Amino acid sequence: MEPNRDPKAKRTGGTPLREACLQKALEAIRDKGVEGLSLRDVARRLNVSHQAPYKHFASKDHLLAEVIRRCLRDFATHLRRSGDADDGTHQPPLDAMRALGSAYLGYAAANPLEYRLMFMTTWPNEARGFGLASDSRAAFDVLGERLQAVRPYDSSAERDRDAMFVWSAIHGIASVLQSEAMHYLSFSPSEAEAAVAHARSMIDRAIARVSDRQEDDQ
Amino acid sequence: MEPNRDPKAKRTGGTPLREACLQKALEAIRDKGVEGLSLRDVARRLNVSHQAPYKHFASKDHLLAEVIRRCLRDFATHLRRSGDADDGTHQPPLDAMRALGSAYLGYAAANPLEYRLMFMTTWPNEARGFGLASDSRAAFDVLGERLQAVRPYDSSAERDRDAMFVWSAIHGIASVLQSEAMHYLSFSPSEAEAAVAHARSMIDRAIARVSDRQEDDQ
DNA sequence: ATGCTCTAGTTGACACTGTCTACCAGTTCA
DNA sequence: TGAACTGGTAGACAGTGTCAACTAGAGCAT
Repeated sequence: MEPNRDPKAKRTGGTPLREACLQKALEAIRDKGVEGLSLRDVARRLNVSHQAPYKHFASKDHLLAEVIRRCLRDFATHLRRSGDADDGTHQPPLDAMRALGSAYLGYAAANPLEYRLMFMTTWPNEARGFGLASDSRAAFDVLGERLQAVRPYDSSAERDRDAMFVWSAIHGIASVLQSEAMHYLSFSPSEAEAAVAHARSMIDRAIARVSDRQEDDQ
Repeated sequence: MEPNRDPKAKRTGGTPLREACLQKALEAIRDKGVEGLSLRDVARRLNVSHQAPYKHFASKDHLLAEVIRRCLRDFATHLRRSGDADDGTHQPPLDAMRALGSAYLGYAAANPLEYRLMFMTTWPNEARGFGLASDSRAAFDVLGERLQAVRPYDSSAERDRDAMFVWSAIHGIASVLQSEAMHYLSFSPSEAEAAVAHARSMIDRAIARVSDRQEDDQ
């Protein structure tokens, strides 16, 4: 039972068609939006019968959940990479913290589609208990590590509280930018840029206060 | 052309069936989610032919846009009401500001469905140029007024910058709560509550700094 | 070799969707 | 009276997710 899969396929991370489905699904979403995603369309793009994808995904939502998972992992490694300078050395903690914020907003700006999928889409029910939670946790943990470097926390709960504030504040900015709210609220591009810079400086000051707290402790 | 509509219907805000559609649509979304919304289902709930709603909405997306607009208006008045104390008198500016934050989070907590519709759903294309922008602006303006009371700004641009920070920070919190991220990140309920309180106190301090800035100026 | 079983495809059907067209009963009004 | 418009109906069409049945081929035990 369960004969060995093609090892060549395994090296690239899965069955060829399965991978192709995930890729074309992302393309399809890019073209017609999440709600416009259709399994049959994906199949059509691959010149394959409308039922072929079902051999690799139990349902449309399972496919979507997998797409989101990939995004989360990509996002997490993107965040983690931001800590290192180009030459591979590490930056001072506060700089690394700022870099993380930039990486977050930069990813959201460069990959709006993926960002929306991860954080502004109601995850399909299949996401629950399907491992998506741990993948999003991985991204959050990067933030926790950086904060820990800024100021060694006594308890992880205390650190997570700070992390959650930074996370939600940055997410708020990214989310407002994503939603075109700036446009709806008739901010000009330069005003929008100024508003983002302003908000970031507010967060920076909050983090600086956290860092000061550490020095006070010592 | 355009004969007078039934004045009785006008008093209640529109054609009966039109209003009923909007109400049942919200129910349907509550039952099966936004993506599960179906015009035919709405019609079925009203014991009416599957084409009847088309006499009042050009398309499913037009209906959805109208539902969202109602939510935005309801939300804006909810925010605005939060300024007044029970006896109708006005609170001091900083208290009114805090009350606004509570009202925002309170609405999101009490009406998660509506909140998601307004701020975590990709608005249908019909929303553009359909007036939705001005409705969301109305909600944002409440925040601007409160800030103005805390500290008279020289320029509206400067005030809007502060407003955008508070807005995005509060939205970040609400949005994180909505997305069940707390659960995914395995925060216990009490930890989550503490995290929210922590984040709000960070915002409060930022606003207090704004208020101090005013006193420095004088 | 001969089957057996499992995999990854196929085609066909079903119920359901949004939306187009055509039809019809009233009401308003010239 | 009759034309125009309003708010409703029924039917058809293409497109969807998904179930069921089928098939070509690979791997393996006998």
